[in-house]
Amino acid sequence: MTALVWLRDDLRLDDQPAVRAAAEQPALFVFVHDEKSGSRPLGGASRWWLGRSLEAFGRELEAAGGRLDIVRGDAERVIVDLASGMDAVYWTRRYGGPETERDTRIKAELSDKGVKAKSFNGQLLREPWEVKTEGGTSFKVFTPYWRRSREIGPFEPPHPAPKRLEAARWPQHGPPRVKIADLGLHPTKPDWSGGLAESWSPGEAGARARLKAFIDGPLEDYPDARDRLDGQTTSRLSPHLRFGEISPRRILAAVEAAADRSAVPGESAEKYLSELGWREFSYVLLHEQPDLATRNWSPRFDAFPWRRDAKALRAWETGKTGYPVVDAGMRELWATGYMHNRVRMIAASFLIKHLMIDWRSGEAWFWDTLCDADPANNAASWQWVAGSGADAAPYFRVFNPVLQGEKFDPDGAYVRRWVPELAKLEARYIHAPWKAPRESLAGAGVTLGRDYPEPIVDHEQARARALRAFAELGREAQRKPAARKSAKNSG
DNA sequence: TGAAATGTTGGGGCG
DNA sequence: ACGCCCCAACATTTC
Repeated sequence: MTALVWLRDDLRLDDQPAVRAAAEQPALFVFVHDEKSGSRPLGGASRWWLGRSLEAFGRELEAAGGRLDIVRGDAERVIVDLASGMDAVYWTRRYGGPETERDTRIKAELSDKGVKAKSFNGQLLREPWEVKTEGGTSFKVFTPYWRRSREIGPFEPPHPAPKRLEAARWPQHGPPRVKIADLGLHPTKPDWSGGLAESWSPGEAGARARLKAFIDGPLEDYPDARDRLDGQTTSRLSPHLRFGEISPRRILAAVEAAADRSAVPGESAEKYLSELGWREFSYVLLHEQPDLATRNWSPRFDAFPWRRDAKALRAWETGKTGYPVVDAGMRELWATGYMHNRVRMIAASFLIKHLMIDWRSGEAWFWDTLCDADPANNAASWQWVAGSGADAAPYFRVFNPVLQGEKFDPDGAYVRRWVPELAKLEARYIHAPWKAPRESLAGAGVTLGRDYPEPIVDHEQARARALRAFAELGREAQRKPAARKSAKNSG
């Protein structure tokens, strides 16, 4: 009896149903690096993380008696060929468009060959299709979705890692195996990963440590502290979740346990768990619309007059917009592969509303630079900010980067850290250096336009322009309701 | 998981 | 002592 565990975004042993199914029997644990599968190619930061995560997972597997085998090539062929003569293939489900189609196809091929193929939910608290409205449709609004998901019964509890695994011999007919280093996941010329390595410990052990540190520390004051831009007030579990190094069930169980023993207030636990809820909701949207990262959820946005402005896009990407809190966020992203959630909203709003650049440009940049770039979360969140999404932010919600900075980074610590050229500026001017008197700038050693950019757009004018354009979109939609409806139904 | 404009209220300075 | 005005603080509405 031999089993094949096909690993993808589930690089852990704890609460890992596919691994668990293969325990107590000889099994192969295989990761297939397939760059031509039709799936969206991983971004640079994600590739770095994946390499590190595979290394960590290989060690964990070996310590448990297993062995991680890595193959490069067409995953469909590799898995189907490898499965010949095996009893079963196990994997954790994925939810994107190409991913779902491929997994379905492979399952059919395997069953034609008489190999049992079984997939599991290891990535979500509930499958996207499990949570439905009274009318049997999927939820389009977060709050009722999350309420229902919690009401329909307790979530599946996490299962501990199997005590002992057994590595099967690599079959004679098997494809050649490669080393992780040969996958080319680590950046070279230049190697820009230093800041990422300083910030993160990819792998299951790192994820568990992060969870514990969060529950023992910031969780208690999470509802208030989570919006603070400086310091470690959020869980930072997102990249670990993205690569399946920890399961949402494990996180939920640990957070609820902390609340049950009164280590943290129930409100704090609820607030944090609702963030897991947003992740779940994003997967519902991805399930409803597999091309969520490229197509507007609301078709009326297809007519939106996005500006093409390569120079402005570049200024945004490189953190040179002249708005300190935006630039700090973009530089944090570049340096560490991460950005504080609130700054993501501010920076995304700035690209979409102030610069009026298509949200897809921003989504693509985040996809390339975020370690936690997630097919559901990233797309759904960008559409949320743009207003093109389900349960989206209203079009007139335009973040004022100065006010947001003053509110959530009152002493400017976050800006000082990531925009060091402004480090010496007094707190009262640090979020709007163009308003600082000449002497203050001179005292801080800053000449605007030389050491730090002038704002690339004027806030008042940009806001007014965005409101006009977005309001016009609403009027267009009212003028032609029939066209909108038919477009939706045919999509 | 806004911001800005507009409206309301109430305390205190002042004639 | 009274009424008037100013304006901060808060509330509402509008984008």
